[in-house]
Amino acid sequence: MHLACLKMTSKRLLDKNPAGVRGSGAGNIGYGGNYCTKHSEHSSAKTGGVITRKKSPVTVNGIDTQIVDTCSLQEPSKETCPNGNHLASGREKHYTKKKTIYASEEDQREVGPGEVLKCRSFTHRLVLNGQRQEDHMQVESIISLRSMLPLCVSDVSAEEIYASSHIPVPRNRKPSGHADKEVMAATVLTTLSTSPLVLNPSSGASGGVSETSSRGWKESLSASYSSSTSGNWSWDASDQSVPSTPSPPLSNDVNKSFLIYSQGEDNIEEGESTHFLFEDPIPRKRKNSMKVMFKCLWKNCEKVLSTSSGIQRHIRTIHLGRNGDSDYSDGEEDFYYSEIEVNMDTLSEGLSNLTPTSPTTTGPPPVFPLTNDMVQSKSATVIHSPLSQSAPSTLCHIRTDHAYQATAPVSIPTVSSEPLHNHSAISVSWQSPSIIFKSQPGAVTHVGILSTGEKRQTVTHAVSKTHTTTISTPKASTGTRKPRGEAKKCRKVYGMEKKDLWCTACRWKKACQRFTD
DNA sequence: TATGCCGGGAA
DNA sequence: TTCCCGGCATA
Ligand SMILES: [Zn+2]
Repeated sequence: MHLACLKMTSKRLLDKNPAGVRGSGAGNIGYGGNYCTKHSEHSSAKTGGVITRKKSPVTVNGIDTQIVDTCSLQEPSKETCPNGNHLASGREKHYTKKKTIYASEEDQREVGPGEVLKCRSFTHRLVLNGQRQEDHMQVESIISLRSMLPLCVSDVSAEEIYASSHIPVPRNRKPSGHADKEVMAATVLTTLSTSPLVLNPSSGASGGVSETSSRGWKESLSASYSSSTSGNWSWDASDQSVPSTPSPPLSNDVNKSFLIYSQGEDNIEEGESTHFLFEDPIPRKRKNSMKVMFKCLWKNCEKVLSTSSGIQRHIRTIHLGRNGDSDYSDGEEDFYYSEIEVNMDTLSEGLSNLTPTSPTTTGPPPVFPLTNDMVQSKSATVIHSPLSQSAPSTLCHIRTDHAYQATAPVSIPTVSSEPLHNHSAISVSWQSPSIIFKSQPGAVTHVGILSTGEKRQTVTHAVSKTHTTTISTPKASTGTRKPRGEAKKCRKVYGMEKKDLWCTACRWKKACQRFTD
Protein backbone atom coordinates (compact mmCIF):
# COMPACT_ATOMS: atom_id res chain seq x y z
CA MET A 1 0.00 0.00 0.00
CA HIS A 2 2.36 2.48 1.13
CA LEU A 3 4.41 2.00 -1.83
CA ALA A 4 1.53 2.57 -3.99
CA CYS A 5 0.38 5.39 -1.95
CA LEU A 6 3.69 6.90 -1.81
CA LYS A 7 4.06 6.54 -5.40
CA MET A 8 0.91 8.15 -6.05
CA THR A 9 0.82 10.67 -3.46
CA SER A 10 4.42 11.19 -3.37
CA LYS A 11 5.16 14.42 -1.72
CA ARG A 12 1.72 15.53 -1.27
CA LEU A 13 0.83 12.85 1.00
CA LEU A 14 3.50 13.66 3.26
CA ASP A 15 2.46 17.18 3.47
CA LYS A 16 -1.15 16.56 3.77
CA ASN A 17 -1.22 13.28 5.42
CA PRO A 18 1.42 13.27 7.87
CA ALA A 19 0.79 11.15 10.82
CA GLY A 20 -2.42 12.81 11.58
CA VAL A 21 -4.25 11.60 8.64
CA ARG A 22 -3.57 8.06 9.29
CA GLY A 23 -4.57 8.30 12.78
CA SER A 24 -7.88 9.62 11.81
CA GLY A 25 -8.48 6.64 9.74
CA ALA A 26 -9.17 3.96 12.15
CA GLY A 27 -6.68 2.95 14.60
CA ASN A 28 -4.02 3.25 12.21
CA ILE A 29 -1.55 4.68 14.42
CA GLY A 30 -0.27 1.29 14.76
CA TYR A 31 0.28 1.32 11.18
CA GLY A 32 2.92 3.76 10.87
CA GLY A 33 4.27 2.86 14.13
CA ASN A 34 4.65 -0.64 13.24
CA TYR A 35 6.90 -0.23 10.48
CA CYS A 36 9.05 2.04 12.27
CA THR A 37 9.37 0.11 15.31
CA LYS A 38 10.09 -3.05 13.78
CA HIS A 39 12.43 -2.07 11.26
CA SER A 40 14.59 0.40 12.70
CA GLU A 41 14.99 0.05 16.31
CA HIS A 42 14.65 -3.54 16.67
CA SER A 43 17.27 -4.58 14.51
CA SER A 44 19.64 -1.99 15.56
CA ALA A 45 21.35 -3.03 18.63
CA LYS A 46 20.39 -6.48 19.25
CA THR A 47 21.90 -9.23 17.30
CA GLY A 48 24.84 -10.75 18.88
CA GLY A 49 23.93 -10.84 22.45
CA VAL A 50 21.08 -13.06 22.03
CA ILE A 51 22.92 -15.93 20.83
CA THR A 52 25.21 -16.02 23.68
CA ARG A 53 22.43 -16.10 26.04
CA LYS A 54 20.68 -18.78 24.45
CA LYS A 55 23.59 -20.89 24.59
CA SER A 56 24.11 -20.44 28.15
CA PRO A 57 20.68 -21.51 29.05
CA VAL A 58 20.58 -24.25 26.63
CA THR A 59 23.84 -25.65 27.39
CA VAL A 60 22.85 -25.65 30.85
CA ASN A 61 21.49 -29.03 30.44
CA GLY A 62 23.04 -30.06 33.54
CA ILE A 63 23.92 -28.09 36.42
CA ASP A 64 27.33 -27.59 35.15
CA THR A 65 26.30 -25.05 32.75
CA GLN A 66 25.40 -22.84 35.51
CA ILE A 67 28.83 -22.92 36.68
CA VAL A 68 30.11 -21.83 33.42
CA ASP A 69 30.39 -18.18 33.33
CA THR A 70 28.82 -16.52 30.55
CA CYS A 71 29.05 -12.93 30.11
CA SER A 72 25.39 -12.68 30.20
CA LEU A 73 24.54 -11.39 33.55
CA GLN A 74 26.35 -8.24 33.53
CA GLU A 75 25.27 -7.13 30.21
CA PRO A 76 21.85 -8.31 30.55
CA SER A 77 19.99 -5.40 29.35
CA LYS A 78 21.59 -5.36 26.06
CA GLU A 79 21.58 -8.98 25.63
CA THR A 80 18.01 -9.33 26.19
CA CYS A 81 17.30 -6.92 23.59
CA PRO A 82 19.36 -8.79 21.24
CA ASN A 83 17.32 -11.82 21.54
CA GLY A 84 14.57 -10.33 19.71
CA ASN A 85 17.10 -8.97 17.46
CA HIS A 86 18.24 -12.13 16.26
CA LEU A 87 15.26 -12.39 14.24
CA ALA A 88 15.40 -8.83 13.64
CA SER A 89 18.76 -9.07 12.15
CA GLY A 90 17.40 -10.98 9.32
CA ARG A 91 14.59 -8.63 9.00
CA GLU A 92 16.56 -5.61 9.31
CA LYS A 93 17.67 -5.86 5.85
CA HIS A 94 14.22 -6.11 4.60
CA TYR A 95 13.01 -3.37 6.62
CA THR A 96 15.81 -1.21 5.88
CA LYS A 97 14.72 -1.32 2.39
CA LYS A 98 11.30 -0.49 3.35
CA LYS A 99 12.53 2.16 5.53
CA THR A 100 14.06 3.91 2.78
CA ILE A 101 10.85 3.83 1.07
CA TYR A 102 8.74 4.90 3.85
CA ALA A 103 11.31 6.84 5.49
CA SER A 104 9.44 10.01 5.71
CA GLU A 105 6.65 8.53 7.62
CA GLU A 106 8.67 6.27 9.67
CA ASP A 107 10.89 8.80 11.09
CA GLN A 108 8.20 10.29 13.09
CA ARG A 109 6.91 7.14 14.42
CA GLU A 110 10.02 5.46 15.18
CA VAL A 111 10.18 4.63 18.67
CA GLY A 112 11.69 1.53 19.77
CA PRO A 113 9.17 -0.06 21.93
CA GLY A 114 10.59 -3.39 21.42
CA GLU A 115 13.69 -2.51 23.17
CA VAL A 116 11.96 -1.49 26.19
CA LEU A 117 10.14 -4.64 26.45
CA LYS A 118 13.15 -6.63 26.15
CA CYS A 119 14.82 -4.76 28.80
CA ARG A 120 11.91 -5.45 30.84
CA SER A 121 12.10 -9.08 30.46
CA PHE A 122 15.58 -8.82 31.31
CA THR A 123 14.98 -7.19 34.51
CA HIS A 124 12.79 -9.96 35.48
CA ARG A 125 15.45 -12.28 34.93
CA LEU A 126 17.84 -10.47 36.99
CA VAL A 127 15.51 -10.50 39.78
CA LEU A 128 15.24 -14.11 39.53
CA ASN A 129 18.85 -14.45 39.51
CA GLY A 130 19.15 -12.57 42.60
CA GLN A 131 16.68 -14.71 44.27
CA ARG A 132 18.13 -17.74 42.97
CA GLN A 133 21.43 -16.99 44.26
CA GLU A 134 20.15 -16.63 47.66
CA ASP A 135 18.28 -19.72 47.20
CA HIS A 136 21.33 -21.51 46.35
CA MET A 137 22.80 -20.65 49.55
CA GLN A 138 19.93 -22.38 51.08
CA VAL A 139 19.83 -25.04 48.59
CA GLU A 140 21.67 -27.56 50.50
CA SER A 141 19.45 -27.28 53.42
CA ILE A 142 16.55 -27.25 51.17
CA ILE A 143 17.58 -30.31 49.47
CA SER A 144 17.70 -32.16 52.61
CA LEU A 145 14.29 -30.88 53.35
CA ARG A 146 13.14 -31.87 50.01
CA SER A 147 13.73 -35.40 50.56
CA MET A 148 11.61 -34.93 53.53
CA LEU A 149 8.87 -33.20 51.70
CA PRO A 150 8.48 -34.73 48.37
CA LEU A 151 4.78 -34.43 48.39
CA CYS A 152 4.72 -30.75 48.59
CA VAL A 153 6.75 -30.55 45.60
CA SER A 154 4.52 -32.72 43.62
CA ASP A 155 1.69 -30.44 44.32
CA VAL A 156 3.48 -27.64 42.84
CA SER A 157 3.82 -29.67 39.77
CA ALA A 158 2.96 -28.05 36.60
CA GLU A 159 3.03 -24.51 37.63
CA GLU A 160 6.17 -24.87 39.40
CA ILE A 161 7.57 -26.68 36.58
CA TYR A 162 6.93 -23.77 34.49
CA ALA A 163 8.87 -21.79 36.79
CA SER A 164 11.45 -24.39 36.98
CA SER A 165 11.63 -24.46 33.32
CA HIS A 166 13.19 -21.15 33.62
CA ILE A 167 15.88 -22.82 35.36
CA PRO A 168 18.26 -21.43 32.95
CA VAL A 169 17.92 -18.32 34.86
CA PRO A 170 19.83 -19.51 37.75
CA ARG A 171 22.77 -19.81 35.60
CA ASN A 172 22.95 -16.24 35.39
CA ARG A 173 23.92 -16.11 38.87
CA LYS A 174 27.27 -17.22 37.92
CA PRO A 175 28.37 -13.80 37.63
CA SER A 176 27.15 -13.03 40.98
CA GLY A 177 29.33 -15.21 42.98
CA HIS A 178 31.84 -17.92 42.86
CA ALA A 179 30.49 -19.24 46.03
CA ASP A 180 27.38 -19.92 44.17
CA LYS A 181 29.14 -22.21 41.92
CA GLU A 182 30.43 -24.15 44.73
CA VAL A 183 27.10 -24.25 46.25
CA MET A 184 25.67 -25.35 43.07
CA ALA A 185 28.11 -28.07 42.72
CA ALA A 186 27.37 -29.24 46.14
CA THR A 187 23.75 -29.05 45.48
CA VAL A 188 24.08 -30.96 42.40
CA LEU A 189 26.03 -33.63 44.02
CA THR A 190 23.56 -33.96 46.74
CA THR A 191 20.83 -34.03 44.30
CA LEU A 192 22.44 -36.64 42.32
CA SER A 193 22.94 -38.82 45.22
CA THR A 194 19.34 -38.44 45.99
CA SER A 195 17.78 -38.59 42.64
CA PRO A 196 19.77 -40.00 39.88
CA LEU A 197 17.31 -39.38 37.22
CA VAL A 198 17.11 -35.78 37.71
CA LEU A 199 20.66 -35.33 37.05
CA ASN A 200 20.52 -36.90 33.73
CA PRO A 201 19.75 -33.66 32.09
CA SER A 202 22.71 -33.82 29.93
CA SER A 203 21.58 -37.01 28.38
CA GLY A 204 18.60 -37.47 26.21
CA ALA A 205 15.04 -36.98 27.02
CA SER A 206 14.44 -40.38 28.33
CA GLY A 207 15.27 -39.43 31.84
CA GLY A 208 12.95 -39.15 34.72
CA VAL A 209 9.83 -37.28 34.43
CA SER A 210 10.85 -34.31 36.34
CA GLU A 211 13.76 -34.06 34.16
CA THR A 212 11.67 -34.32 31.26
CA SER A 213 9.74 -31.44 32.33
CA SER A 214 12.54 -29.24 33.16
CA ARG A 215 14.80 -30.53 30.60
CA GLY A 216 12.07 -30.77 28.15
CA TRP A 217 11.64 -27.14 28.41
CA LYS A 218 15.14 -26.46 27.94
CA GLU A 219 15.37 -28.79 25.12
CA SER A 220 12.36 -27.59 23.47
CA LEU A 221 13.54 -24.16 23.90
CA SER A 222 16.93 -24.84 22.77
CA ALA A 223 15.81 -26.93 19.95
CA SER A 224 13.20 -24.76 18.59
CA TYR A 225 14.58 -21.52 19.56
CA SER A 226 18.12 -22.18 19.27
CA SER A 227 17.52 -23.06 15.75
CA SER A 228 19.23 -20.58 13.66
CA THR A 229 16.19 -18.95 12.41
CA SER A 230 14.45 -17.92 15.44
CA GLY A 231 16.51 -16.21 17.89
CA ASN A 232 13.74 -16.11 20.30
CA TRP A 233 14.13 -17.58 23.53
CA SER A 234 12.31 -17.64 26.65
CA TRP A 235 13.26 -14.15 27.24
CA ASP A 236 12.59 -13.12 23.86
CA ALA A 237 9.58 -15.04 24.23
CA SER A 238 8.48 -12.62 26.74
CA ASP A 239 8.42 -10.14 24.04
CA GLN A 240 7.02 -12.25 21.44
CA SER A 241 5.14 -14.49 23.48
CA VAL A 242 3.28 -11.72 24.85
CA PRO A 243 1.85 -10.79 21.68
CA SER A 244 1.40 -14.09 20.32
CA THR A 245 0.19 -15.75 23.30
CA PRO A 246 -2.66 -13.62 23.76
CA SER A 247 -3.92 -14.23 20.45
CA PRO A 248 -5.76 -17.35 19.98
CA PRO A 249 -6.10 -19.42 22.94
CA LEU A 250 -6.11 -16.65 25.30
CA SER A 251 -9.56 -15.80 24.50
CA ASN A 252 -11.05 -17.07 27.62
CA ASP A 253 -10.20 -20.35 28.97
CA VAL A 254 -6.69 -19.95 28.19
CA ASN A 255 -6.53 -16.74 29.94
CA LYS A 256 -7.69 -18.31 33.01
CA SER A 257 -5.19 -20.98 32.82
CA PHE A 258 -2.55 -18.49 32.21
CA LEU A 259 -3.59 -16.44 35.03
CA ILE A 260 -3.26 -19.33 37.20
CA TYR A 261 0.11 -19.97 35.97
CA SER A 262 1.16 -16.53 36.35
CA GLN A 263 0.09 -16.52 39.86
CA GLY A 264 1.86 -19.65 40.47
CA GLU A 265 4.87 -18.09 39.05
CA ASP A 266 4.66 -15.16 41.23
CA ASN A 267 4.56 -17.33 44.15
CA ILE A 268 7.34 -19.21 42.82
CA GLU A 269 9.39 -16.21 42.55
CA GLU A 270 9.15 -15.41 46.07
CA GLY A 271 9.22 -18.67 47.75
CA GLU A 272 9.42 -20.96 44.91
CA SER A 273 12.95 -20.46 44.11
CA THR A 274 13.34 -23.13 46.57
CA HIS A 275 10.91 -25.28 44.84
CA PHE A 276 12.76 -25.16 41.76
CA LEU A 277 15.59 -26.63 43.58
CA PHE A 278 13.40 -29.36 44.66
CA GLU A 279 12.78 -30.53 41.28
CA ASP A 280 15.01 -33.38 41.87
CA PRO A 281 12.96 -34.99 44.47
CA ILE A 282 9.91 -34.67 42.47
CA PRO A 283 11.23 -36.62 39.68
CA ARG A 284 11.64 -39.55 41.80
CA LYS A 285 8.11 -39.68 42.67
CA ARG A 286 7.04 -39.30 39.21
CA LYS A 287 9.23 -41.98 38.10
CA ASN A 288 7.22 -44.49 39.79
CA SER A 289 4.02 -44.03 38.03
CA MET A 290 3.78 -40.44 37.25
CA LYS A 291 4.79 -39.00 34.04
CA VAL A 292 4.83 -35.50 32.84
CA MET A 293 2.73 -34.94 29.87
CA PHE A 294 2.17 -31.88 27.85
CA LYS A 295 -1.32 -30.86 27.30
CA CYS A 296 -2.50 -28.55 24.63
CA LEU A 297 -4.38 -25.66 26.05
CA TRP A 298 -5.86 -24.59 22.85
CA LYS A 299 -9.48 -24.06 23.03
CA ASN A 300 -11.08 -27.23 22.11
CA CYS A 301 -7.98 -29.21 21.91
CA GLU A 302 -7.35 -31.84 24.45
CA LYS A 303 -4.24 -33.09 22.90
CA VAL A 304 -1.76 -34.51 25.26
CA LEU A 305 1.68 -35.42 24.24
CA SER A 306 4.51 -36.93 26.06
CA THR A 307 7.11 -34.55 24.85
CA SER A 308 7.35 -30.86 24.93
CA SER A 309 8.74 -30.84 21.48
CA GLY A 310 5.84 -32.86 20.34
CA ILE A 311 3.30 -30.61 21.84
CA GLN A 312 5.07 -27.64 20.51
CA ARG A 313 5.03 -29.05 17.11
CA HIS A 314 1.44 -29.88 17.48
CA ILE A 315 0.58 -26.38 18.47
CA ARG A 316 2.73 -24.86 15.92
CA THR A 317 1.41 -26.83 13.09
CA ILE A 318 -2.14 -27.32 14.02
CA HIS A 319 -3.05 -24.31 15.96
CA LEU A 320 -0.65 -21.77 14.81
CA GLY A 321 -0.72 -22.95 11.31
CA ARG A 322 2.94 -22.86 10.94
CA ASN A 323 5.10 -25.27 9.24
CA GLY A 324 6.04 -28.28 11.10
CA ASP A 325 9.54 -27.17 10.81
CA SER A 326 11.03 -25.88 13.87
CA ASP A 327 12.15 -22.81 12.16
CA TYR A 328 9.88 -20.34 13.44
CA SER A 329 8.97 -21.47 16.76
CA ASP A 330 8.92 -18.27 18.64
CA GLY A 331 8.16 -19.85 21.80
CA GLU A 332 4.68 -18.94 21.25
CA GLU A 333 3.72 -22.54 21.49
CA ASP A 334 4.80 -22.64 25.00
CA PHE A 335 1.90 -20.64 25.98
CA TYR A 336 -0.49 -23.03 24.56
CA TYR A 337 0.40 -26.06 26.44
CA SER A 338 0.99 -26.96 29.96
CA GLU A 339 2.65 -29.76 31.68
CA ILE A 340 0.60 -32.18 33.56
CA GLU A 341 1.40 -35.14 35.59
CA VAL A 342 -0.27 -38.28 34.70
CA ASN A 343 -0.37 -41.66 36.11
CA MET A 344 1.43 -43.84 33.78
CA ASP A 345 -0.83 -46.63 34.65
CA THR A 346 -3.84 -44.83 33.52
CA LEU A 347 -2.09 -43.04 30.84
CA SER A 348 -0.57 -45.97 29.27
CA GLU A 349 -3.89 -46.87 27.95
CA GLY A 350 -5.20 -43.58 26.94
CA LEU A 351 -1.98 -42.14 25.91
CA SER A 352 -1.22 -44.77 23.52
CA ASN A 353 -4.12 -43.50 21.64
CA LEU A 354 -3.73 -39.87 22.15
CA THR A 355 -0.22 -39.40 22.07
CA PRO A 356 2.51 -38.48 20.58
CA THR A 357 3.60 -39.78 17.61
CA SER A 358 1.66 -37.76 15.29
CA PRO A 359 1.16 -34.55 16.90
CA THR A 360 0.62 -32.87 13.69
CA THR A 361 -1.94 -35.05 12.38
CA THR A 362 -4.15 -34.73 15.19
CA GLY A 363 -7.51 -33.66 14.87
CA PRO A 364 -9.44 -31.39 12.85
CA PRO A 365 -8.42 -27.91 12.52
CA PRO A 366 -8.84 -26.30 15.74
CA VAL A 367 -11.66 -24.13 16.29
CA PHE A 368 -10.41 -20.76 16.91
CA PRO A 369 -11.63 -18.80 19.62
CA LEU A 370 -11.67 -15.67 17.74
CA THR A 371 -12.91 -13.62 20.50
CA ASN A 372 -10.30 -11.02 20.62
CA ASP A 373 -8.49 -8.91 18.28
CA MET A 374 -5.58 -10.67 19.44
CA VAL A 375 -6.79 -13.73 17.93
CA GLN A 376 -6.75 -12.31 14.61
CA SER A 377 -3.26 -11.43 14.95
CA LYS A 378 -2.59 -14.97 14.78
CA SER A 379 -3.83 -16.65 11.83
CA ALA A 380 -1.57 -17.93 9.28
CA THR A 381 -1.30 -18.62 5.68
CA VAL A 382 -2.50 -16.68 2.90
CA ILE A 383 -5.10 -14.22 3.33
CA HIS A 384 -7.91 -15.03 1.15
CA SER A 385 -10.34 -12.43 1.50
CA PRO A 386 -9.63 -8.91 1.85
CA LEU A 387 -12.77 -8.67 3.74
CA SER A 388 -11.59 -9.53 7.01
CA GLN A 389 -11.48 -6.12 8.29
CA SER A 390 -14.21 -6.73 10.65
CA ALA A 391 -11.78 -6.64 13.37
CA PRO A 392 -11.19 -3.37 14.89
CA SER A 393 -7.76 -3.88 16.07
CA THR A 394 -4.86 -2.12 14.66
CA LEU A 395 -3.47 -5.28 13.51
CA CYS A 396 -6.29 -5.81 11.30
CA HIS A 397 -5.78 -2.55 9.75
CA ILE A 398 -2.33 -3.21 9.14
CA ARG A 399 -3.04 -6.32 7.51
CA THR A 400 -5.59 -4.93 5.37
CA ASP A 401 -3.46 -2.21 4.23
CA HIS A 402 -0.79 -4.50 3.33
CA ALA A 403 -3.10 -6.53 1.37
CA TYR A 404 -3.96 -3.54 -0.58
CA GLN A 405 -0.55 -2.63 -1.28
CA ALA A 406 0.37 -5.98 -2.11
CA THR A 407 3.83 -5.08 -1.57
CA ALA A 408 4.71 -5.03 1.91
CA PRO A 409 4.54 -8.30 3.44
CA VAL A 410 3.59 -7.71 6.74
CA SER A 411 5.28 -5.81 9.13
CA ILE A 412 4.64 -6.42 12.48
CA PRO A 413 2.87 -4.21 14.48
CA THR A 414 4.77 -3.38 17.21
CA VAL A 415 3.17 -0.65 18.59
CA SER A 416 4.81 -0.91 21.65
CA SER A 417 4.48 2.49 22.65
CA GLU A 418 3.48 1.24 25.86
CA PRO A 419 5.50 1.70 28.76
CA LEU A 420 5.90 -1.47 30.27
CA HIS A 421 3.75 -2.17 32.89
CA ASN A 422 4.23 -5.06 34.86
CA HIS A 423 7.84 -5.50 34.82
CA SER A 424 8.35 -5.14 38.36
CA ALA A 425 5.63 -7.43 39.25
CA ILE A 426 6.48 -10.12 36.96
CA SER A 427 9.40 -12.14 37.71
CA VAL A 428 9.42 -15.20 35.71
CA SER A 429 10.34 -14.84 32.20
CA TRP A 430 8.04 -17.06 30.35
CA GLN A 431 4.88 -16.60 31.82
CA SER A 432 5.38 -13.16 32.83
CA PRO A 433 4.32 -12.21 29.46
CA SER A 434 1.07 -13.84 29.95
CA ILE A 435 0.50 -11.70 32.84
CA ILE A 436 1.21 -8.76 30.84
CA PHE A 437 -1.49 -9.59 28.54
CA LYS A 438 -3.98 -9.67 31.09
CA SER A 439 -3.16 -6.44 32.51
CA GLN A 440 -2.95 -4.63 29.32
CA PRO A 441 -4.55 -6.41 26.62
CA GLY A 442 -4.42 -3.94 23.91
CA ALA A 443 -1.01 -2.72 24.27
CA VAL A 444 0.36 -5.93 25.19
CA THR A 445 -0.82 -7.56 22.21
CA HIS A 446 1.03 -5.33 20.03
CA VAL A 447 4.06 -5.75 21.94
CA GLY A 448 4.05 -9.34 21.57
CA ILE A 449 3.77 -9.00 18.00
CA LEU A 450 6.82 -7.05 17.87
CA SER A 451 9.02 -9.68 18.88
CA THR A 452 7.53 -12.01 16.53
CA GLY A 453 9.01 -12.33 13.21
CA GLU A 454 7.30 -11.10 10.22
CA LYS A 455 6.72 -14.45 8.91
CA ARG A 456 5.03 -15.38 11.90
CA GLN A 457 2.64 -12.74 11.89
CA THR A 458 2.01 -12.95 8.37
CA VAL A 459 1.38 -16.50 8.56
CA THR A 460 -0.40 -16.40 11.68
CA HIS A 461 -2.70 -13.76 10.70
CA ALA A 462 -3.61 -15.47 7.67
CA VAL A 463 -4.69 -18.48 9.47
CA SER A 464 -7.00 -16.94 11.83
CA LYS A 465 -8.40 -14.92 9.17
CA THR A 466 -8.65 -17.72 6.97
CA HIS A 467 -10.78 -19.50 9.30
CA THR A 468 -12.81 -16.64 10.09
CA THR A 469 -13.13 -15.14 6.83
CA THR A 470 -12.77 -17.94 4.56
CA ILE A 471 -15.36 -19.98 6.01
CA SER A 472 -17.98 -17.44 6.08
CA THR A 473 -16.96 -15.60 3.07
CA PRO A 474 -17.57 -16.73 -0.32
CA LYS A 475 -15.68 -14.02 -1.86
CA ALA A 476 -12.31 -15.12 -1.09
CA SER A 477 -11.92 -16.37 -4.50
CA THR A 478 -13.29 -13.28 -5.94
CA GLY A 479 -10.17 -11.60 -6.17
CA THR A 480 -8.07 -9.16 -4.71
CA ARG A 481 -10.53 -6.48 -4.31
CA LYS A 482 -10.98 -5.15 -1.00
CA PRO A 483 -14.15 -4.81 0.70
CA ARG A 484 -14.04 -1.17 0.26
CA GLY A 485 -13.54 0.76 3.33
CA GLU A 486 -16.32 2.23 5.10
CA ALA A 487 -14.72 5.55 5.57
CA LYS A 488 -15.74 8.34 3.34
CA LYS A 489 -13.23 9.12 0.81
CA CYS A 490 -12.28 12.34 -0.63
CA ARG A 491 -14.80 12.06 -3.33
CA LYS A 492 -17.62 11.70 -1.02
CA VAL A 493 -16.35 14.17 1.43
CA TYR A 494 -15.53 16.96 -0.90
CA GLY A 495 -17.74 16.04 -3.74
CA MET A 496 -17.02 16.21 -7.38
CA GLU A 497 -17.12 19.95 -7.36
CA LYS A 498 -14.15 20.22 -5.15
CA LYS A 499 -12.17 17.66 -6.84
CA ASP A 500 -9.10 19.68 -6.33
CA LEU A 501 -9.40 19.05 -2.68
CA TRP A 502 -9.19 15.35 -3.15
CA CYS A 503 -6.10 13.55 -2.41
CA THR A 504 -4.11 12.68 -5.42
CA ALA A 505 -4.99 9.09 -5.19
CA CYS A 506 -8.62 9.85 -5.31
CA ARG A 507 -8.13 12.16 -8.14
CA TRP A 508 -6.46 9.45 -10.02
CA LYS A 509 -9.02 6.96 -9.07
CA LYS A 510 -6.67 5.09 -6.94
CA ALA A 511 -7.06 3.97 -3.42
CA CYS A 512 -7.58 6.95 -1.27
CA GLN A 513 -4.60 7.97 0.62
CA ARG A 514 -6.09 10.48 2.87
CA PHE A 515 -8.86 8.47 4.33
CA THR A 516 -7.55 5.14 4.94
CA ASP A 517 -9.69 2.46 6.31
C1' DT B 1 -26.74 4.65 -8.93
C1' DA B 2 -22.76 6.31 -6.46
C1' DT B 3 -18.45 5.11 -4.86
C1' DG B 4 -13.98 3.19 -4.61
C1' DC B 5 -10.28 1.67 -6.93
C1' DC B 6 -7.66 -1.74 -10.14
C1' DG B 7 -5.45 -2.11 -14.34
C1' DG B 8 -4.09 0.22 -18.29
C1' DG B 9 -2.43 3.66 -20.87
C1' DA B 10 -1.10 8.33 -22.62
C1' DA B 11 1.97 12.17 -22.07
C1' DT C 1 6.69 9.39 -13.32
C1' DT C 2 2.46 11.86 -13.45
C1' DC C 3 -2.06 12.02 -14.67
C1' DC C 4 -6.30 9.94 -16.53
C1' DC C 5 -9.82 6.96 -17.28
C1' DG C 6 -12.37 2.44 -18.48
C1' DG C 7 -14.55 -0.66 -16.15
C1' DC C 8 -15.54 -3.69 -12.35
C1' DA C 9 -17.01 -4.54 -7.58
C1' DT C 10 -19.40 -2.99 -3.98
C1' DA C 11 -22.72 -0.43 -1.08
ZN1 LIG D 1 -8.68 10.49 -1.06
